[in-house]
Amino acid sequence: MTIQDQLSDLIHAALTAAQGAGALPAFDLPAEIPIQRPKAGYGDFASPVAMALARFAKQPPLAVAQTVAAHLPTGGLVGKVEVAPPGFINLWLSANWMAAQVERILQAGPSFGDATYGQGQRAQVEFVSANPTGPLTIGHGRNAVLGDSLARLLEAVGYQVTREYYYNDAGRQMELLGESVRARYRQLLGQTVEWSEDYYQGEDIIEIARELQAEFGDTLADEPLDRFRRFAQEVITETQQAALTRLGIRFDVLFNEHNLTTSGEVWEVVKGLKEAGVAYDAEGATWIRMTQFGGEKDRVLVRSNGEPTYSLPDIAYHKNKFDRGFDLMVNVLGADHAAQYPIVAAALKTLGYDTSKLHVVSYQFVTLLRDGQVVRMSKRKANYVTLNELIDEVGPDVVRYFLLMRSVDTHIEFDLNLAVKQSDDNPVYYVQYAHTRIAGVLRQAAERGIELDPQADVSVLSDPSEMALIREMLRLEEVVTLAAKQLAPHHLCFYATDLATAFHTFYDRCPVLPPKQTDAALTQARLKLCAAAQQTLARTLGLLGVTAPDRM
RNA sequence: GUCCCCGUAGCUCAGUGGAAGAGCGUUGGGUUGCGGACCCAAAGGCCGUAGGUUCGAGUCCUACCGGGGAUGCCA
Repeated sequence: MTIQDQLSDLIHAALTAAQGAGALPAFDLPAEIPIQRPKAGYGDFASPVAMALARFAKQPPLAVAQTVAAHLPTGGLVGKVEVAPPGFINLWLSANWMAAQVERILQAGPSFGDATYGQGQRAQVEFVSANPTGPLTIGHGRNAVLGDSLARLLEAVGYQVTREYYYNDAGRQMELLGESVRARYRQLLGQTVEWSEDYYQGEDIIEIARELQAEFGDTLADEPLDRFRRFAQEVITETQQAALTRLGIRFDVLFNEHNLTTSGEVWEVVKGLKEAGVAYDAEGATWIRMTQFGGEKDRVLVRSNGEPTYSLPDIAYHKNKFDRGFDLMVNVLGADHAAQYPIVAAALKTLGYDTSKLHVVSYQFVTLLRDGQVVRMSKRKANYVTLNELIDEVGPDVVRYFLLMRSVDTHIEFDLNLAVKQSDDNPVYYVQYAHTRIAGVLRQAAERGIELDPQADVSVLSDPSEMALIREMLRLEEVVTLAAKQLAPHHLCFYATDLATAFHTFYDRCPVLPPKQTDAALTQARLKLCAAAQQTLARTLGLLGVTAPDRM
């Protein structure tokens, strides 16, 4: 049970007691009493419930709050209660209770901060889902780290999570890729080729052609297109996976769109939609009646040449997800692809699925800034910075942190000059440095022959900075729950810096080891506090997929 | 035209209907080193504008203004 739940129950009990004593008239109490984080100086927690109940109590909010405070048992969790206008009930946690939490945190280990609301349920996260037509860009990078951190968060709240990558290695784009490579290959052989504007112009295509030439010489000149396509795809897929691996990202399922056609699932969708009257044939094509779902116009599902559009397999894919029985499905999509979602949702609803289980996390673009200049990224053009190159330049931790620290709704300007900087204004190092400092203290303790005493009494902790650090650590579960429920990992980044600040302040004020610290009991208690803080920092960074180094 | 996102401190951004926040920058302090990649403090706000809902709106609704994106029988 979270602290908020416990406080909620306490206030509920106080309200019931007040009614029983006749201090408040009888009226139905809300099942859950709201508990918030007040602004600084107004306690650890606060409840505005008196304001909402004033009309039923037929008393001013402040009077209701005072009555609740009078009936609230102190001791244990709550150390102090105060009432503030216009009717807030402010609660302070007791110092003894807080100090004791250090033991609880250490005993819980790495699972401290985890929640359980997803227990026994299965979640699926689909992310990246880039086709093998070129190297991953920074946009894909944002998608990748978002999906991965979301998966980690969902695991932290109890879900069993499947990480999934959906791709299409057939179709016109892949044909173009094959043609582009073949054209480059023939150019390398000195042949004159017709170059189409549609061809991929990236340096990587020439590189692939060079590899072909190095391995096969000129023997492939008259090979069928498919040979070039397959080779290119292999190389590109390898490059893509390499970037993801460097970011610590792996997938449980690689789902090939093609399977949906061969299995006939695609045509089942068409049949189902037609039976429901939502799809119809016209002008030689098959359409979905999006106008019926508030859409601007109807959309094509099957082209007049008999080929499905992108939408149809996408619907079939999501139907497939539902049929696999997931309780929660998260789809990480760039804002440029998000317009596709209404079609999928409309179709699935028609087919009788509960689309409330499906969540789209749509993120805004990433632009790269170097020396204050925007580095453009365009897929077909040669001029772009790949995800691999970005990782080369600033390292995986900075890439992950910078792409996760902003709300998905915010357009990111990735400032390379700032990202490379190993100093004050780089928040990644600020957080990692806190972890490193703790590791340093523990290392020093060992070198000075100080043994950690498991029986050490943490109740000697009382400095305001010690309490503040414990208070921050106790927020972890709340932050994890919020980030998981909102599918918003950026909360973890803000929390990480708050936690790091709390530690740095403690470190500045409270010497741990002799000779600065001469009280052996305090040294032991503070070592425990350090260990708990280290564990909490490591867990927070772990959920972001960022390393927690012992030395920097 | 329609739809989506954004508009909060000089800059970059948090903010779960309840008592305006952080980092950077600026100004001023702190160390005879448990690694200063740190700490503390100050200054700095008609929360884009105008209405509405509510006991209470930065948060919800409507209209408008400004910026970005999406609007293919491409993926």
